[in-house]
Amino acid sequence: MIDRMESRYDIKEVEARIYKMWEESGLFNPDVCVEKGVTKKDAEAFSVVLPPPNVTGTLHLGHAYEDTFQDIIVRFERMRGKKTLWVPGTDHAAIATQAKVEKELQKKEKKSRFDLGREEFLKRVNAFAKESHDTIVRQVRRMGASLDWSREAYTLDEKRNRAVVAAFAKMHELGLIYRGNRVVNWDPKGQTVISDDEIVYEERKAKFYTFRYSKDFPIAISTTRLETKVGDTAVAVHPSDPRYKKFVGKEYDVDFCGTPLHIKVIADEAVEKEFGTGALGVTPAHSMIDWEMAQKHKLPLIQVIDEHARMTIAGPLKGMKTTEAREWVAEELRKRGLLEKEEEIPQNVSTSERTGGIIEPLPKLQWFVNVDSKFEIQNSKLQGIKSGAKITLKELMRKVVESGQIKIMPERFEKVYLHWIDNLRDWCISRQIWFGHRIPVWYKGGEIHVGGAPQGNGWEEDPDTFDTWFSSGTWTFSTLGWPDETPDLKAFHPTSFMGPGYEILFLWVARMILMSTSLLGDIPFRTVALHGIVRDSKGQKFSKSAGNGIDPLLLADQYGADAIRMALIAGTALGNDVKFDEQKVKGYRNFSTKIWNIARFVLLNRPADVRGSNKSVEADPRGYVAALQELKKEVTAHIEHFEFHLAAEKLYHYIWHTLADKIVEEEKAKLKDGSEEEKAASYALLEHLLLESLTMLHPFMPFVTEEIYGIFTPGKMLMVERW
RNA sequence: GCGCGGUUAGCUCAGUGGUAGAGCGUCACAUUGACAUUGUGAAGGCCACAGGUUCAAUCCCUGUACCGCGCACCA
Repeated sequence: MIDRMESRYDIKEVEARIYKMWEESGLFNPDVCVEKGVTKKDAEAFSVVLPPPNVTGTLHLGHAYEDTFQDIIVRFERMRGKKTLWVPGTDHAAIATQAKVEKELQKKEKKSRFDLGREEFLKRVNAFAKESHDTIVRQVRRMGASLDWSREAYTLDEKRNRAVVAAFAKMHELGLIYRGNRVVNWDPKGQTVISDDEIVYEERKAKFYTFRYSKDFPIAISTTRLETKVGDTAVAVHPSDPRYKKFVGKEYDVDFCGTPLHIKVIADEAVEKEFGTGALGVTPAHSMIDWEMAQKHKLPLIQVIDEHARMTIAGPLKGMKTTEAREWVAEELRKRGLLEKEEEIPQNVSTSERTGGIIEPLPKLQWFVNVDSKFEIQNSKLQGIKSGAKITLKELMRKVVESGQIKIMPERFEKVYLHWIDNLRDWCISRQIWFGHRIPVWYKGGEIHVGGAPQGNGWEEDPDTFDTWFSSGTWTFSTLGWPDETPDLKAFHPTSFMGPGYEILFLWVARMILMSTSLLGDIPFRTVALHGIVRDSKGQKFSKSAGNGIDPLLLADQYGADAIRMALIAGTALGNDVKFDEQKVKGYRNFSTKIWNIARFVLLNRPADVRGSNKSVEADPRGYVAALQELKKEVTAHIEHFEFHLAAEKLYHYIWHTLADKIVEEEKAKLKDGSEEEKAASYALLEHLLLESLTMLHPFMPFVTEEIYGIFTPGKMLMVERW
């Protein structure tokens, strides 16, 4: 029996020791819990897969928040006796990681990845990823996350590669994946294609030119991208526009600044009458919209820009950068008296989320996921969708949310999600970067082999890699053993809960739904609770360039992981951003100290003989025990509804202002001057209230609660005590 | 253009159909043997604005303003 507590709560020492104890106990692993009799064999499963942090080397409070957010529900359910699994892992984050290493390489050695070559470059990236991984995993542990490390996964490891290959092959077989030559988002800086969702729009000022191709061309058009106009094959007008009706269907041969063009005038609903001159020069090879229009009207396509954003058209423009070419064309039009107007307009420029490169739409042969064609769903476990039913991916993704099989919280994000589906185009999944899963396709002459490496000679492997979100889309089931029918997959999929940030609703959450429903015929998770972004005290996003980064590890050493957890959770409603304030962390550090001292006081008054003294608890003359039970009901309900902030605040308030300020103060007199019997009764009551409070607080502040609980009840572990 | 949030004490934010809450900060007093202090108490808000529904609205509905965000457009 421990009968003494240090006067100071040594946060750093305790938190390190406690986490080690938890980990060594093996009880983060549900199988061990069952083995040791902590969890019943037939207990209900509760499973969560950690949104894998990118191995890009940066740690921030966002991770700390996300870890805490999940750990609360995981610890809560574990204490409720469920067979609870939380799977850890990291994300290779293909383009993000590669871009980071390329940047360093350029800065330090003035070399590009092409200077190093594929093999050597990948060595560097993998080394960097390994280092980042180790740092990240250390941080996740430091925050107290009760993850089953024996099941740790990496989106680029052997097992996940099997899943990715199987996923691709299966989707290909189902007709959901095709290879096509389409206009895609080309990032000249990263030298790769990216998907629509990896684009970030930046508002800039741009010159808006109004001009004619030539003197005798009847319609003036407007554009910000003059240089692309050498690739025009049509002019589009609105079908009901009286100004241009008479020209529709006519074709013209013009000399546009030395380039001969054959222009057809077409009518299309997509044209806005009020914008510019109401007529639009159609450049099928270098605009997504124009390309779609060209498909519809069967227009030819002329590529005039290459992968380095340089002009390829014969003549004086050849080899010029697009920006130079724009100037050149403008000057030429001025000379010829064809430039009718120049104005400044605000324009949204598409840039690559990861490299910052300005996107150049280009026609390229790429792999796509078809979201609009019907396919035959297999092994459906989805409500209202039978196996063999014909359905599109869009419909699938929509249905599982609309029917409530997947609950998105807060609810407002359901609308955002559905709106995204409405605007969704086919998903381009091939990338020209080197870091990532290789596309499992081989070519020989006209033959194509999909899946594992083919037999025989002469096959050439596709050089491209996958969009990182294709592999992380399999995360809920690839971490549980898919494509094999493993016991884990059977026991823990669909997962119960997923807790990512709202900023990856489309990029990741939607893709998990897409892949799980189409490949497994099942939902990936029952509830997805989206949390907000952690910002600095001024509301700025944390970023390297802003120099406002805070290292959670340093903060944890100073105030404790418990305090950080509370500071992030308390006062933060689900889905709202957090403004991070160190003062708040300090406040919850004081709360740790307060709890420590309540415990210390109670312990100091422990009678020599504690037997038979809990009559005071049963009698409960002042209703303190009942009131605590009432609080427990409320806290339980709050956690069940993901109102962690309310639960945390109520517990804080109770422990400090009721237990400490009121009840402990009341008992002081009895403990000092009462009879032996009164002293024992008083102690029993306080101990009961304290331990019960610790139990409830444990999911929020696991370290200090575990430490104190262990002092009062040696040999027991609060983490697996019953809620 | 379409859509989604927000607007509550000096600051950061909770919250509810019945005339408002927390933390921090401020002020006063007390306290140095559970407490890196802590305790007791106080000041401080026409809950953005205008209509409506209701016996009753900060909370529901409509509109306005400002702030933030997403999507689309961006020729």
